[in-house]
Amino acid sequence: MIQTRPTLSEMSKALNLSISTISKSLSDSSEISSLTKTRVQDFAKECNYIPNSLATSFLKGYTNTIGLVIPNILNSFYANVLSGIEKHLDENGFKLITSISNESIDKESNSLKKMSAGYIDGLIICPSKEAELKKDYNHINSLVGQGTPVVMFDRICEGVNCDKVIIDDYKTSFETTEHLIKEKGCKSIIMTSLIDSLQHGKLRADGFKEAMAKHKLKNNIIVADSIEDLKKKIKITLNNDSNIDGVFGINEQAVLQAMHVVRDLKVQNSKKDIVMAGFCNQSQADHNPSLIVVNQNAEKIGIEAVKLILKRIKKIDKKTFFTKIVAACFL
Amino acid sequence: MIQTRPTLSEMSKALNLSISTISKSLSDSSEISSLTKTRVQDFAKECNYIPNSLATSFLKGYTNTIGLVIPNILNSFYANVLSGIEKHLDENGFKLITSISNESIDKESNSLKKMSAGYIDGLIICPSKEAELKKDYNHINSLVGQGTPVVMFDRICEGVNCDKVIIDDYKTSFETTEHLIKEKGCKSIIMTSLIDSLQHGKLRADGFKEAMAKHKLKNNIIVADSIEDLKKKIKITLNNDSNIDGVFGINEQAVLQAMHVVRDLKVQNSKKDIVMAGFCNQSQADHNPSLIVVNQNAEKIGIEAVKLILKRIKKIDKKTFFTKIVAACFL
DNA sequence: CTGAAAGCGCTAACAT
DNA sequence: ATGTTAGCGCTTTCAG
Repeated sequence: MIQTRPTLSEMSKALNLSISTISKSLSDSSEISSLTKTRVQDFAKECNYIPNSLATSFLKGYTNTIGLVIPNILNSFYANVLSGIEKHLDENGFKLITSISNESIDKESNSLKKMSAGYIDGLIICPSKEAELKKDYNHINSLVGQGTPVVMFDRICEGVNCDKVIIDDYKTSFETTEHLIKEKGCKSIIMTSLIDSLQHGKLRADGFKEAMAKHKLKNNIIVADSIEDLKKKIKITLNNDSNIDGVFGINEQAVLQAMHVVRDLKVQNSKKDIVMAGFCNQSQADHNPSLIVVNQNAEKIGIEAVKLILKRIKKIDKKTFFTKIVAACFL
Repeated sequence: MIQTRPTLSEMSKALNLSISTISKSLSDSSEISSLTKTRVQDFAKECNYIPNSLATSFLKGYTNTIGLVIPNILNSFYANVLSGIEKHLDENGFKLITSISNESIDKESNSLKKMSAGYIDGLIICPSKEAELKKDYNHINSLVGQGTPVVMFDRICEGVNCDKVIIDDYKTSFETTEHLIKEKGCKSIIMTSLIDSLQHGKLRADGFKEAMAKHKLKNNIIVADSIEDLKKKIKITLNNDSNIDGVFGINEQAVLQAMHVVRDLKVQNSKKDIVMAGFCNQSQADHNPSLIVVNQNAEKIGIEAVKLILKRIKKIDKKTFFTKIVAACFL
């Protein structure tokens, strides 16, 4: 009887067979007689043999593991992306190593270092704000340079040669704004944003501006760096201008804060309805059924990222990179 | 010049030194002359040498990786736990492999299989509902049997020999109920629950009942299996009994649904205020500032789980297991 | 101070 | 049908 985790070598001694016979038997090779095979398989089961996958990975040079780096898991968008990624990876027999950068380039960079060097077959990453602002992608490029397949999503950038998955921020924002104007009859819409410094924040703002311009409406954009500041600004704006009939928040907190302000106003002086729309998670709509949710298809983004990386892992040769644009939709 | 990822062997040839000299130089061994060391280190940097950590892990028998299995990442409680775990693991140089069971015992069991067998040094798990209901913990016990350190949190069970982290459900529930009675002056409180079949659901209900009994108040408990069903029941109860002055939800959705019903009532017939309290995430309070949030200290739970598992990894010898009880608090 | 060699557990090409 | 052997990249005795 064998203690702890048995190895092929131990079992070979116990059964008086060579290691390779054991190995082949366990993989059900046709080279081995069925008599021996069952003998070995039974014995392996008996002593709870579990192959050391680390040894196999080392030998074969891949781990069936994908690394994921996201800025924040408490944001439901990233939680949904993670959920999609995990599920799709699992279905393909892959494991997932996760790191949360908390928007710090140092944490991000360290994670990449720990993950690379053999542990992961590929990386899916949404770069931290800090990296995006400083346009510092050396840590990512270093992985790319080593030949590790990389897929970037959500916040993407030029200057990294890899596959990418994004939503069409400009178009989605444009269409949502038009929806407010044409379907909901809004004439005076304010847009709120906490992400004006980020690339996709700019695209969403552009979409809003263009839609307003197309319909000859004056746009009114409220941006801020902190939640409190934004809330204060929204309050002032709404109090000063009673014509406002629509609010379009282009990130989750910008939607939520606007919603709170509007609700407070409504309670205080039973103001007429203001139409609300914004980029946020479906679950937020539970709190305010009239909210028009711009669904970013987070899970789909995750799944597309997995598809791209698995394709890339299978054939590393291709040297042209692909950007998948996932359509957003409002519900 | 060396292509792709250089190995010790390749560098040894290039520098005309033995592999072991290279290895020792890179680990700054005192056996090697400082001249040789700098020569080797410089060359390694030049050709972007990155040690193959898979090889080291294989050799040493550990990976500095912890596995995490949670039922759902879209629930903010688990997202917070994950956040705490990831952060604390990272600070200790560990990586994190994450799997989402989606409450399925099969998914959970498969994940454990993939993770074990060398890839992880330890496992942190919150078992799926299915496992808890069927009291089927064979898959977890099989890991324990292999000698892998395991820490269970939130939903725990007898019958698995491992360290555990829980919050004191009974006490927290009791104290919150007393708070509603003594501080908020509630006399007729309803408790709402979607987790009546789970162990911690029962404990929370018990705490509620006991507190009500202690103050000679009649308890009124609403349980359901689906969100819709629960909402319907709450609505009926509140409509039929205008004396109700408090609601205590013992899980996140039970709090939220009650909140929606109460809000709707308030809008319709400006009913007097009902005090709301419940187990849910702080962020929910943003939607209703008067909500008394029972904070489960999710991040703390994660950190404690990491502390326990790291301790266990360092000395596997101890055979007595520890249950850490994290105090919850209401804000 | 430097080098040779064994070995972690496994697979696969190559004997027998 | 079974066995022998080399080797994945690295660390670590043990010898020189």
